[in-house]
Amino acid sequence: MKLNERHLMQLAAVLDAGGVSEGAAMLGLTQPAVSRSLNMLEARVGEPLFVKGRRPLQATQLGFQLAAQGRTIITASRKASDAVQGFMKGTKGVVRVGGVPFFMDAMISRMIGEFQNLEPEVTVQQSYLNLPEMVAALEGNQIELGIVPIGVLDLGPGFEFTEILPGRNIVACRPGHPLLRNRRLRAHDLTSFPWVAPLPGSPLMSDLQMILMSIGMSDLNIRYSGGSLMSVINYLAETDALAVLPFSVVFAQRKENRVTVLPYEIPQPNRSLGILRRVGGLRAPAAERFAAHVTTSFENLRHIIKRHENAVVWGR
Amino acid sequence: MKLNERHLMQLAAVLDAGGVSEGAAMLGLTQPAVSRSLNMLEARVGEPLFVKGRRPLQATQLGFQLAAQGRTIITASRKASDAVQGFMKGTKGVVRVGGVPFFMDAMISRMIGEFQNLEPEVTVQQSYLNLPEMVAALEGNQIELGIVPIGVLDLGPGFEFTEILPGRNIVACRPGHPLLRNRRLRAHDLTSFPWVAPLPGSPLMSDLQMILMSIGMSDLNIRYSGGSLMSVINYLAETDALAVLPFSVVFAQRKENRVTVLPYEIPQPNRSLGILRRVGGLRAPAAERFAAHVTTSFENLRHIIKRHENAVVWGR
DNA sequence: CAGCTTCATAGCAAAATGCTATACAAGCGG
DNA sequence: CCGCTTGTATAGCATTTTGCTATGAAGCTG
Repeated sequence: MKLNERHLMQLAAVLDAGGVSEGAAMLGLTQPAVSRSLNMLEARVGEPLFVKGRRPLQATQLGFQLAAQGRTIITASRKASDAVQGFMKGTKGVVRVGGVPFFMDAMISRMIGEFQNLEPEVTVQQSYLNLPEMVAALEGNQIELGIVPIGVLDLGPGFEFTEILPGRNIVACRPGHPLLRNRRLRAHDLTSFPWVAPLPGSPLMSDLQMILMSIGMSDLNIRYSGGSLMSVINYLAETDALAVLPFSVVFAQRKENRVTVLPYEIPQPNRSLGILRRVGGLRAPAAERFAAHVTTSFENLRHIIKRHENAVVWGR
Repeated sequence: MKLNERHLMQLAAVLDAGGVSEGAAMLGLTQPAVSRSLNMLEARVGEPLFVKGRRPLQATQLGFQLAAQGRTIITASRKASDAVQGFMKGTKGVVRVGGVPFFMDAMISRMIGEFQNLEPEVTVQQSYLNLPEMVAALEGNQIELGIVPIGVLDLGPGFEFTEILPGRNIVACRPGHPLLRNRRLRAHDLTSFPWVAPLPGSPLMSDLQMILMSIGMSDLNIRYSGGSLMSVINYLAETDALAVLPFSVVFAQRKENRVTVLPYEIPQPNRSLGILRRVGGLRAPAAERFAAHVTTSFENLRHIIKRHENAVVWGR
């Protein structure tokens, strides 16, 4: 007994509107069209849906039950339309963002919160990815956006990279670290403390190698590795260990005053943090909106950093 | 942006089945039909619903969202079909029963419970009505069944009355009542105790008038009136008051041992308790089932009463 | 009971839906 | 890397459904 969904909707409209004519008007149809639909539905069901010969149009119990289903169909249909409209305006839907762990934890997660204060109906699905997986995820349409530091020539065809922050690493330590008392640091000062190694596969890992070479030491004393940003900061705060971190990540934590910048010049990577996405990919207005939000947020952040550096002697 | 509900359902089926051909099969359609539907939906939406050129058919985020709505439409449609089937078999739906208060409280409410142990998907809406309102309610299709005591010629055309129990009233009192010690009761014994009057408008009220006349007294000492069955029984149990009650109602309470029958012959009304319904009315299989259940329950009750009367000296 | 409102029916045009046959494209194995 | 398999899109056609306007029929109301 397969019923016509359109008929169920019309039945619901008629019962809700209190009459065939009104129900038809509610649906933007004419009264005869709806009248016939009701007849066809009744014929298919084989039971009366209305009490005959009653002017204030009275439905039977079965009529009410079918109308209830019709109502849910109507609302489902409306929700579908809303989803489309919301998608096109970028005010509804799902945005899947992949990103390198430290930046996601330090900055992007906050920005997701800010963004959703503006667009509460956009869902964000975050995942932790480094560059190779991110490219694969973008190509496989698993994510719309990637937050990743990337070298100038690393991006292949079909990808678009929007720079949001120049790459700049620093050596981080706890605020009361002994080395902060030194007037002028030398390379061997750094090697005399334990180091935190970033997550394997992360860009910071290769940066650490580079620093190693610039210091001229073949290996550092690495006693902790693999932690997320919160783990690393907690660890740094408790020990005299050092870590290579993006400056912006440390900056974002300045209010907590648990880590600071050790004034020692290290070689900078030729990379920029940015948003990676496919150019030929599907339109995803909500993702574009989110990307725009992230971009302007970082724009503001750059100004704040500049003001901060002009105002206080920080990390130098 | 009005979307075609049928298309949404087909989208859902395709995503659930994992392919156009499988989805089409699931809906009992051919692959080209569904393929075209998807194209039409996509054209209407104006956004891709599938990632092009992927063999394990991958939907876009928007595609998933629309499919979700399609799924709810499918389930609503299925529920509607189930409602029809259940209605025809009498295993689903709503049965609205009106009845005189004391019988509903004493007997029918229990039977509703028994019935729903067999048919858990049938909802019963009970209402308290006396004969005039009941006829109106049946005519206005507010109820399917009426439980009412009725005289032989009271029913008009278009109504069907199924007798379930002959009317038989008794005088009820508490088990320890002083009158129960009397070997042979006389009319003036009865008038020396206070009486409970039934709900105004109920058949029992006219029965009480009849008894009044037979006793030859113009008025009884009525000190309590208007209570439901539970109120009346509670009142009788606490006092030496007397009340006119249907025998079956008192019998149904025999286990509680709070009221009993005073062995005094009173004039019997020319009425029977039965089920009243319209003959020309709509088919309502669930109501028919319920009526059948009530009928057989009373059938059993009659036998129980007979056995009881043969076994014990009860109220005489 | 006359008039008003509302629903049902008739007839027709247009759109949608379904089918079969066939072309096309993405994976996959040799 | 080429052909094969599998699954999807397109074409063409018949049928059904849907919508409309015009008009008849039936309840309610004063």
